Formats: sequence, structure tokens, C-alpha cells
Amino acid sequence: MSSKKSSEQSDVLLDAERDVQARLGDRPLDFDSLDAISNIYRAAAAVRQRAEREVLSDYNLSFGGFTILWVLWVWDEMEAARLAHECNLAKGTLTGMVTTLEKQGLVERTRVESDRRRVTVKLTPQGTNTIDELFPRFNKFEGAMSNNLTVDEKRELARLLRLVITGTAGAATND
Amino acid sequence: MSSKKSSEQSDVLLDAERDVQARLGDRPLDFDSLDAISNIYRAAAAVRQRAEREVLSDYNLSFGGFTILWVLWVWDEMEAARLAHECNLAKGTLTGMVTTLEKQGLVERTRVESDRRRVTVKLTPQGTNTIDELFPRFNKFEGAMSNNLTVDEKRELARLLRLVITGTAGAATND
DNA sequence: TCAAAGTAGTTTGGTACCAAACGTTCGTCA
DNA sequence: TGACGAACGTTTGGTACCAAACTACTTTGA
Repeated sequence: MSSKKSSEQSDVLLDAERDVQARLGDRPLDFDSLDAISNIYRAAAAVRQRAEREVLSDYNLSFGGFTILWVLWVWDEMEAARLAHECNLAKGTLTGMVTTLEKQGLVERTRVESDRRRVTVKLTPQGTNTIDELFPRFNKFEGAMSNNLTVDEKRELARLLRLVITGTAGAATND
Repeated sequence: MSSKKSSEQSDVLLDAERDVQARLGDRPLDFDSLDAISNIYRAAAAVRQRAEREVLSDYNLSFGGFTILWVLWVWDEMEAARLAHECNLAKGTLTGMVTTLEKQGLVERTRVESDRRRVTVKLTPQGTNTIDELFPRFNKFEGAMSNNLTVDEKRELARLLRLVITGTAGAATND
């Protein structure tokens, strides 16, 4: 595809970015923000699609389902509301996805005795086995997705994204 | 085993990143790739959710629908297969979304006379008006999403994401 | 003490999104 | 010329995802 990688910046733009520049360059737009934000979305779509095809399909998991497993792996038992928040999901969405994972035998729900409105979710032993095996593979995939970047560049990328995420802190999902 | 990230960095990790480090820090994982890639996904979710709520809901558009309009605005009339590719959508998904936009009067389909298998899609005058008005607002939103970053940081972010996207070039959607 | 307000998860109705199967049209080569 | 395979977009069946309405439980306060 495009991009002969050289030291100069201007000739490594994505085809899409170049075309945007050609068509809209005379308009009073904030192209720096445009490129930064739209590339976030392009990169996320690439990550998600490749993850689902190359890693998660072997386990019959969607990206969202994997995220739930991963969050439970890291934090153990967790209340539904917090789980939804960590996974960036609306609470109604979480209900359905936890049900799917429950049918697959990977997680289980427990009603909280002291407050029967609440529900906690945790991995089953089978769920733990699954994510124990899957996550190292997923992590290798993350390495492959970023193998064009040096370690310092990965850290810088993580830092810059953090600025976008936290600058955004107000955003609460329907929970 | 990474990130005792020098100087001022270590205290600005996201809560999520800090917890991951605390729980999995002793495992042989590639945490630099993990943080970089997972923050891409977190940032994209934040961008999408805020865009839909704060900008696109006024126009009754999903993020995907907006993307289609935006691509057609930049490139004019376009064949369905290329449009799906530019929007990172499976071709079957595009069919449905174009139908939705068609019902809203924003785009129209035309069969190609010289090859009747093909279809081109373009903005209607109403669609053009919509995106003419909407995009500057969306671009302001992009500026707001990235207002914690300097111009140089935005450019660096766009560059690093480009490395992820192009390193990935093999990925083709079902089209 | 009990009704109103608030909080947690679920249900509902609808779109977005995918992969795979399908029908149509085109190009090719016998 | 006509059958076969390839190249389109569409349809199908299924999950993911959202906002809003709803149900069940808990807290508050008069």
C-alpha cells in the first residue's frame, strides 16, 4: 500500500489523510485534531477486527465478551455496574453479554445477600482457564499490532491516548 | 515487567492501567504493547460515545452513518465496495446502512450502466447540506477531545497511530 | 410506619455490525 | 454461442450495542 517510510512526515500520510487534505485543505478546519482523532478510530477498528479474526474466533468470543473476561481476570468478582463502566458498556448491554458468557459457562452471577438489588459477576473455573490461556496469546497479538513502534514510541502513544481519555472524563455511560 | 517509567510518568497512569500492573505485574507479559493497544480501544470508545451523544444525536446519525456521509463528502460518488473499505465496514453492513441513509434522504444509489453488478453511492443535495453543516461542528468536537494535547502532540499521536494502522495493512474486511 | 424517592439490574425496541449463503451480471474460453 | 467461474451487492441469521421503560429492592423522612 502507500507509505514508503522515510524520515519526512508529509509522505507517510495515509491515503485517506492525503485525500482529505486535497479536498478540504482550503477550509478553516482543525486538521491536527482531525488526523489525531480520526486515526484513533481507524486504529481501533483495525485492532478490533484483527483481534476477532486472528485470536478471539478460536474461542468463540466477541471483542466485548473478551473484555469482560479480561476485566474479571484482573479484578476478580465485580458488581455489574462497575463491570459495565470498566468495559465501556451501557448497563443493559452488559446484562445481555453476561448472559451469553453465562451460557458458555465462562462466568456466573450471584445476587448480593445484603442488598438484593445488586449482582456480582465472576469467572467460573472454566472461564479462568480460558482467559489464562487466551490472554498471553492476545498479548502477543498486541505486540504484533504495534511492532512498527519502538518501546519508547509505545509508551508515548499510551501517554498521549491517556490525555485524550482523561480529558474526556465526564463521559458516563448509561449506568 | 516494565514501566517504572522515568520521572513524572508513573503517577499519571489510568486507574485501570495501575490495577492491571498490580495484578499481573509478575507475569511475563508485554505491558508496553498492552497499554498502547488497550488505550487505543479505550480512547476510541470515548470518542465514539461522546460524538454520538454530543454531536450526532442532533442529526439522528450513528457514528457509522456519519462516517459514510463524511467519506462521500470528501470523495464524492463512490462505488459500494470502496465505500465499505474506507469506512471499515463489511459489505453486507454497508448495504443496510446505505439503505438507512437513503430512507433519510441523505444519499442515493445508482446502478452502473456499464456493469450492472455495481452500484455507486453519492450524497443528495440534502445530504450535502447536512454534512456541510455538521462537519465543522464535528471538527470542533475533535478539537475538544484533544484539547489536552499540544499541536505537536496531536501530530505525534497521529503519526504513531499511522504506524499501527499501516503495520496492519493486510487486514481486509469481508469485501 | 409507610409512602415516596432513589438505586440496581432487566427488558424492550431498534440500529449497527459480522460472516456466510445467495442471486445476478460479467468475462472467458470451448 | 453458451456454459462456467469470478465479481458484484443483497439477504439471512445472529450477536453486540444503545436509550428508555420497567421491576424489584432499599433508603429516607414525616
